[in-house]
Amino acid sequence: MQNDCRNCPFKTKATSMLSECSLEQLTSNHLELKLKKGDSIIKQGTYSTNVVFLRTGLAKIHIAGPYTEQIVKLVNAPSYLGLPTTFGSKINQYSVTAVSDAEVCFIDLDVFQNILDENKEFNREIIQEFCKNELESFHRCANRTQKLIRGNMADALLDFADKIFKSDIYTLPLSQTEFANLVDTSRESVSRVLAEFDKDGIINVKGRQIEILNKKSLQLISQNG
Amino acid sequence: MQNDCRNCPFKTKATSMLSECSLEQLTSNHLELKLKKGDSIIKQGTYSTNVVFLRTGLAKIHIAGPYTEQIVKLVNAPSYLGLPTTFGSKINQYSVTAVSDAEVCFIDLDVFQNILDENKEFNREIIQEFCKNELESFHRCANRTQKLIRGNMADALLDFADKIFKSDIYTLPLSQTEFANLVDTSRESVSRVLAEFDKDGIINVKGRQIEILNKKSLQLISQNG
DNA sequence: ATTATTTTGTGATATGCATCACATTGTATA
DNA sequence: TATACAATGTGATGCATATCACAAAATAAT
Repeated sequence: MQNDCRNCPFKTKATSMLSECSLEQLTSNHLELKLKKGDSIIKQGTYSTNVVFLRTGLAKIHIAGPYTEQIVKLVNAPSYLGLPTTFGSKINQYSVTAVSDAEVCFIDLDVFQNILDENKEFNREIIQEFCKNELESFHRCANRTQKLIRGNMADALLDFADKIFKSDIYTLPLSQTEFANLVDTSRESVSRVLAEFDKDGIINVKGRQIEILNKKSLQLISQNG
Repeated sequence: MQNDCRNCPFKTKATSMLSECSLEQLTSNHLELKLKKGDSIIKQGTYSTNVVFLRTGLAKIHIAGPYTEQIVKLVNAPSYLGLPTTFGSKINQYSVTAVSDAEVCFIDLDVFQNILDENKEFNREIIQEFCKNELESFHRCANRTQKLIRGNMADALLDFADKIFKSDIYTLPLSQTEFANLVDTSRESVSRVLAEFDKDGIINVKGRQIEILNKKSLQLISQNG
């Protein structure tokens, strides 16, 4: 399935800056796939020379920790996946899995590198992206360790609303076990805190449906641990 | 103090790939400074349009957490500092402080951007660096949260030996309070675990002097939490 | 040298949260 | 529709480690 990248409605800011020539190159050198929730996109430990463009959907980046698999972060479309692992080594250093149904494009690393070389603006945008990610990881580092569970959960709930779903009503794309893993807690604590927030009227929980009722409170909890 | 970058003995792999032209540009557009231990290099919250090249010495990246200042990571020369914060926003999003005496070069962002644009190899190396950092942050994320204090301390001690000082005997460049902050613990725990490792003959502690006596043990502790 | 200040050592106590154990509900599968 | 399996709710218990409270060194300042 070789759609024309020039007409792709899911271009990132970076991609929209590509030259006609590079877009053509991209068009003829990418493999487009439709994935279902739970499908693996990148698998830690396997060989790969592809960068992945997440056209639509939501994915989780996870990595084998000393004991258990740890979810590092969620990424939503449109976004490039696997740059760190593909540029760094040919063996994938982490896994990426679709958390919702998703569409992805596999792009050969050499093609991607070439496009990076030939498009200054694109290159700049990608570097910007790296910078943003590094900053984010710094903040996560400081927050995760200093805050108590309630604070981190509040954070995560706000992130879902503001960054992922852009709505205060959404369906959690993760089981409580996964959620716990993402915010560095136990499954039981997630259940308890969710119930607590619900009881306090801060959110409304119906199964995996979350509605944020009192954002101010949530932000306060996020700030004060 | 405008040394000629062409003859700089502290070039990174990336910098050694610059064109004559770019090296000249760098030479005439950088400010070189000698810093003492404790001196601030980048200050969170202040305005800045400079990238910093750490020529010699050791620096800590730290960031204001919800409660206390958190050390995110240590960086040793030669290395570029402040890319994420300078590219991302004009206001610094974190601080960098010299942990030992150090030499740094301040490079104007526009000059740096221009050099990135004009030197493919340099650009690639910088991107590689970003990738490495992101991977590292993923691993840190998984390790820090899953391991117990002994494991994280073992990790840190090994890192000092292998990555920073390249020797199994070294002087801790941080107070126990700072060390604690780096490995997400309390000062008291650092003191206790250090004493414990010493008692078990794994390391030898004399003030801030550390000698690793049994690396195998340390690695085992690092692995098994 | 003497005082002041920071850094470190070490016990006792408090606490947040993981873990365990099991009930309950929800959701696939036959 | 019944059955199996996964996901969730919830109390009781234990544990790692933070916090508190000082004492003792070590460093810096006078």
